[in-house]
Amino acid sequence: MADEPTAELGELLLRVARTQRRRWRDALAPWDLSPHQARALRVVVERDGVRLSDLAEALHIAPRSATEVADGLQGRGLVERTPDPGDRRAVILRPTAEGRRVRAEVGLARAADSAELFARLDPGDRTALGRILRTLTD
Amino acid sequence: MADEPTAELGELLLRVARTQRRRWRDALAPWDLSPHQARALRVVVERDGVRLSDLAEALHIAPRSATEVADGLQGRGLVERTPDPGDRRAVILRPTAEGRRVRAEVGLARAADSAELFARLDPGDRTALGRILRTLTD
DNA sequence: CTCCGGTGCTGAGGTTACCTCATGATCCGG
DNA sequence: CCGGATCATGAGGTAACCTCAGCACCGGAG
Repeated sequence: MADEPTAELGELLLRVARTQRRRWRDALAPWDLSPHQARALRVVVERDGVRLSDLAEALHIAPRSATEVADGLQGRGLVERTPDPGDRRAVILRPTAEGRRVRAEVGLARAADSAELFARLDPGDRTALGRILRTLTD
Repeated sequence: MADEPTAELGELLLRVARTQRRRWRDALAPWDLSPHQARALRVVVERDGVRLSDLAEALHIAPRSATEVADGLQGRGLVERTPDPGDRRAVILRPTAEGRRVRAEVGLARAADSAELFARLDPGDRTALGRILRTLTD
């Protein structure tokens, strides 16, 4: 077998990821959420309340931009701003009941979409892919 | 080993791709090119002249936006606008000598970066990864 | 040839998602 | 209790997209 050219590997990887991201964006359409907002909602729900500055760090954006993401989610009634009892400067973002519900639905949709994408791989390949990708992340 | 959960596979894939994109963006810094501009330059050089509308299609952006990308590259002296001899409405984007040179350098840098990223895989895994990713793109 | 519905590029102007910098409130170590 | 850090946010900027309208031009029908 010829040596796999790494440049092409990189290209393939980006291409598959691109497809996946596009699929995800489309899957998110019913809730009118951007991928970024969905990601933020996920963080808020999973940690069950986050400081704005921590959310910024989790999303790798500037603190000021986290304010805007929070505005968007709050405008949709998915999160609410509450004061931090231990620090009156801080704002804690908490999921609303609706926020939790949407997050759960989105999670299911995402899982279904992922399953569909990887269905064309046989179990062995899925295992191998997982192992290889894990090797590439550390 | 337990069945590889597809949701996690999807996450891993996006994560590796994210790392790769970040690396690529950093590798591009010396030329002060955005990933998008580099991609456009590559198309122009490889086809040795492209209509703006064809460039738009290749980059999956609106025709109007291709004009802007072209402006950026032209401003850096990497491409030039020439009339299409067969259709006076059209503009053909051609690489300049500098454009070809930069494209070649960027290509080398990209290849080197890719090689570095995938160096931690043994040849067998690289082959497997290529095969699996190809399965996922069609 | 003349007309006329498409095509190709771009000016004008809008949106989105980021950013930096400045400000006021608050926190906390000394 | 004071001065430097930290927190969220207002103000304002930028990059990369978009749509819409307009003008030049194309190519086939009559």
